[in-house]
Amino acid sequence: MRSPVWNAGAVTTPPPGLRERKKQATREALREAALRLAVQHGPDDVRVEDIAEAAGVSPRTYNNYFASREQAIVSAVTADREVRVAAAVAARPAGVRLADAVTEAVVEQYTNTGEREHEALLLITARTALRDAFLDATAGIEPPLTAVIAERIGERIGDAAAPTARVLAASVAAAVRIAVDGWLRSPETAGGAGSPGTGGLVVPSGSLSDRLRAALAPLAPAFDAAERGARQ
Amino acid sequence: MRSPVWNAGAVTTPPPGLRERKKQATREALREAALRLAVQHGPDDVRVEDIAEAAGVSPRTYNNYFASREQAIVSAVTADREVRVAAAVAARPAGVRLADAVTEAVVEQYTNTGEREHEALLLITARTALRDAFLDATAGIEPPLTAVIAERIGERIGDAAAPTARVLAASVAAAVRIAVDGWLRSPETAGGAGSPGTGGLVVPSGSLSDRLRAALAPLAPAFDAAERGARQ
DNA sequence: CAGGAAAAATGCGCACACGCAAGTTTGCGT
DNA sequence: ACGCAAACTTGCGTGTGCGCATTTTTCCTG
Repeated sequence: MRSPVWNAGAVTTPPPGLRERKKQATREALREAALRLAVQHGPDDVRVEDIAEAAGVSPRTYNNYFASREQAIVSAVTADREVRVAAAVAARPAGVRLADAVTEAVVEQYTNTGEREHEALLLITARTALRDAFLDATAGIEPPLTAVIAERIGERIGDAAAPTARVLAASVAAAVRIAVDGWLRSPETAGGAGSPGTGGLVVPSGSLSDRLRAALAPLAPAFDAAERGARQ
Repeated sequence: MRSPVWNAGAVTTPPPGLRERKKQATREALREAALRLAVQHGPDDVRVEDIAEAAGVSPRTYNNYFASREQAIVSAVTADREVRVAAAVAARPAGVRLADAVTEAVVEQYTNTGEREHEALLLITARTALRDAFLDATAGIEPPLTAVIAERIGERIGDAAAPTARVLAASVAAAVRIAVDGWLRSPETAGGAGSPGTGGLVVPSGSLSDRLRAALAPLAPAFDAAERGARQ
């Protein structure tokens, strides 16, 4: 029912397909239900049975979409951040440094968070299991990033003998993970006040961009070299 | 209150305390039991109850050491590969390029495998769950690698504002993961013969070093820059 | 439009991971 | 040597992840 943004950067989907649409609707219903119930009753007081019931599917079907309960909750926040980062990189003009394009795209996508994200992040920070799942989700940006980087440096993606794009993408994912990890552990992020309705910006996101830039900076020379090698 | 720092990068425990020794013995007993039973009866036909019984502990205690069944089996192979890589890096003379030191250390530790490792790898390649657990285990080299890299480039490890060492270590781990992943998927590695007792060298390890070097090569410029920055 | 193949949803069952609250062992201080 | 405190082990109970077989839904083709 919403925007077809899940198409960005890929070569798939000539027709949308009715079946896939319903599948995606179910997935989003599970996502939203998981997050809503987690915020409402607390992360530990929500069972998969509740989430499945709220989404109108059987508990068994729920596990066909998400491998863990934490994954579903976190998925509501990370959602299509993965493809957005890759799309943001592809949107940059071809003239700029690849390292800069990637850095700016990552910072842009990780700092432009909606109001609902902050509420969810407050929840995620509390429980360790959710925090780990959230950090693991950063690895999801690797495949689309690999594709866009490979195109930039002129590398065939399937070639196992030329893993430069994959390595760079994985390194970016690792750097982002480190930055976010440090940010979540920082004292500024440790806020109490779980009461909903207060609104307001509880989580300061100011230092996140700094952490992201600091974590991505060491990789810049590797990007420069890869880009230089592509030009030759 | 004893020494909080767990001998990062140094050798192992001359007088470590009697308790820790027993703990490590239990861990190794679980490791060996898990691997032995997995090879003997097949990976799917071994329950945690069997492993715990073979190691002489309760099933609940088993879960105090390993979070999953696959982790225990894989742990028998990965064991202390983590500290060995870091130690191998530290063993290189200070004159050589850091990138070369890391690359050679990784290749050295991942290709020098005993006879028992091959038998285990044959088992791991078969089942997807074990393969994933094995790949996830490569992330374990990150902490010790971070320590040794931080020392080389003169960075304080706890400083969140200077995450260069952590990022580089994580990138190396990611590169290794990619290399091993590609190696395990390669047709040479895909050996049939599920029947135990046949033995013999089915898995050729020749191309693994090539894959490792190819995956680590793109990161070399990042290491050079970090090392150059440390000199100034 | 009918029929069949492919894919997804569902029900069932089993083993597993882990929190909790005991009981047991180890180490340390006086 | 004695006893206390911390660390480790263990039993129990619950929710969960997932393989397998069956039923229902979607899609394609003659």
